[in-house]
Amino acid sequence: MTDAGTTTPPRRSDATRSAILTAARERFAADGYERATIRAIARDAGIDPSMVMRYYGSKDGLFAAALDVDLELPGPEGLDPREVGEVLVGHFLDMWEENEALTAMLRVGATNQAGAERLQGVFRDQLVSLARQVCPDPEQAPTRAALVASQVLGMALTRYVLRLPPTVALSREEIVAWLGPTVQRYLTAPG
Amino acid sequence: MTDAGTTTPPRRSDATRSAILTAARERFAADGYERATIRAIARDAGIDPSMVMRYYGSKDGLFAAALDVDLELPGPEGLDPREVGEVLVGHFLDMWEENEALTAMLRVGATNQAGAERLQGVFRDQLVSLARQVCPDPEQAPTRAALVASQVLGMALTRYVLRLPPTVALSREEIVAWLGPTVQRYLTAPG
DNA sequence: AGTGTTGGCCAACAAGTGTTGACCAATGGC
DNA sequence: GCCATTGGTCAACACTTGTTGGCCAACACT
Repeated sequence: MTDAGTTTPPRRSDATRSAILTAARERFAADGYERATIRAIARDAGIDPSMVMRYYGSKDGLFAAALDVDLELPGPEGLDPREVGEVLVGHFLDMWEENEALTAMLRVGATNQAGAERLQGVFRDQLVSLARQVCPDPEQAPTRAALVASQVLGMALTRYVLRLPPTVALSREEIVAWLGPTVQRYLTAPG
Repeated sequence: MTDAGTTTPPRRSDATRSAILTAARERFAADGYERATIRAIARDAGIDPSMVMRYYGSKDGLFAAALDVDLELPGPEGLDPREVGEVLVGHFLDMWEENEALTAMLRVGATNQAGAERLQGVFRDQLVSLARQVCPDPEQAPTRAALVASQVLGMALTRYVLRLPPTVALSREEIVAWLGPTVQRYLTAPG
């Protein structure tokens, strides 16, 4: 999060820059790529649209900068293979609730090629390596990770994007209880 | 499909009308709502953009007309509650492969309110009534139908929209074998 | 103090959008 | 053969979009 070392000198405009990123995440999450206009983002951030261009080059550049997501998946330590399903589902729910960049990526990924690839990248890199640690045959890790993604993204889609009332009404615990065993099976059941 | 009865007199322009609908479904499925322009749809259909307006009133009207989907879920007869999961997953895969309107609805639903509501309607009306027939407590039918939707839509999302390579590589049989038991459990497991 | 750099706003551009209305050509009933 | 209806094109309107360049004020350094 904070600057660690000599990577970037602090600029006077950092406040504006991060205001733009925050507004961009909100707009992308709420409206998707096409309908999240630079003008609207700039208005939310309280500055002129041309500033967005100066700082991020283009709308694509802004998108790339705004949606840098780390799933923060648990490492090998503290990962009990027998309850990885429930832990994972709970973790994803937390991520989604607190980080609107994930909803933004999902919404944008549905219509925008760059968004789809970014979503692919996040789940491929971070989920597959976890799957490799817990599934019986490491060869199957990509397939099993994809199955997990289908269920987790499906829940995110119906709950945070489509807002199907019954999925919105479910509590965190209920979702974990329902999806946990599914994810558990996708990851650890003999292939 | 075909005209049954005296509902609508056949018009000379029926060929054009259905050409427009076909092109619209393709474009909506491929590009989503905003990027599927009326001009592009008209070009695909080989006519002038203004015809689209004349026949369907507006872009919203075209969208509504193009995406009228019947899931064709099996009725109470021929529905063995013990294998409803696998049957349902197979059925959804067939629907998705042959009907691009479903992919269109999914893509549009991610960014467009009307699309989201339409998707909600389709799954609510058609899936819930099926759930009511097989789940132990009819009171829970909406919740169970929503869980099924989360898994089925999640697979459709990763396979037909995001095109995650491992999900694309799976065969119909593999998907049925993996998702079938999940859907079965969401529908019939004691609550 | 003076000067270069940075942060910011304003006005405009070119392109593309949904939508409209005027106009033409073919059809079909009388 | 005449004429109303239908199927279709063309050109334009009003608007929004991403993007650009010119200009001004505040700062930082010497």
